[in-house]
Amino acid sequence: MDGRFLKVYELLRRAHGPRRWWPVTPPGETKPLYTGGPRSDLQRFEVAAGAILTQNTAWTNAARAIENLNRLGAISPGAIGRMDVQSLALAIRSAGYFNQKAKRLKTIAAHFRANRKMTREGLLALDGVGPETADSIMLYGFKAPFFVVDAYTRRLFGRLDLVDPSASYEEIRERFERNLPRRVFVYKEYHALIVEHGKLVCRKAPLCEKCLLKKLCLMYLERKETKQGRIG
DNA sequence: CGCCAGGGCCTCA
DNA sequence: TGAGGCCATGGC
Repeated sequence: MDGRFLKVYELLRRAHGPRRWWPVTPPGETKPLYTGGPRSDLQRFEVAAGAILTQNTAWTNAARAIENLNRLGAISPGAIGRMDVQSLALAIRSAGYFNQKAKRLKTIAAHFRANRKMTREGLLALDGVGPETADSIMLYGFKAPFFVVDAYTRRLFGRLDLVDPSASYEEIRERFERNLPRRVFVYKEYHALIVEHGKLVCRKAPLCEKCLLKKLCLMYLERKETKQGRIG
């Protein structure tokens, strides 16, 4: 096991604290909150719907769509099944790609109605559910130990030189899973920490001076040497 | 204004 | 199998 993966986790925890991702709507309310995860079938479905809605989209835009659905009493497999695609698309407009996502919500709602147990394979077979969406649903909705890999993960761990950013999704996921304790809590927090760090620090234009990982970071060390004129 | 956000699918080579 | 186009709103 490569201990650097756990080391980075601990440093990110120190930098950003517990994330408590994924937010879900408490009973009787309309706004998703950081409650530490879903506690009912309805909230598990909400995680799945949110995973679709946030595809390539800022969470605030997806959250607004979820609030709209909540106000319509529509975050359930049955209610989404009964709604026509047009009004569904209208309700989730803020999430972007609303025509695609309305269909995808219909598809996943039907899957929830038809299946008692969720599996990664079953989700991946659905139109509009790729590996990241499937793993997000399995991990955050159903406490299954799949590590979620996204664009932030590739960028950060590519810069750290712990992952080949051009590798396949499955390769990267397995690399994380081989090098971490197989704990749902760790997977959940770690992915959320990577996202937070990607947004605040390891941006496309990175803020290396703020970064607690810089001593471990190939990119930072290379830049430093370049500045000192020892390269090039 | 331009850029980009916690992807996935399709097409074409 | 991989690069590029497409889907779309909202925040900065």
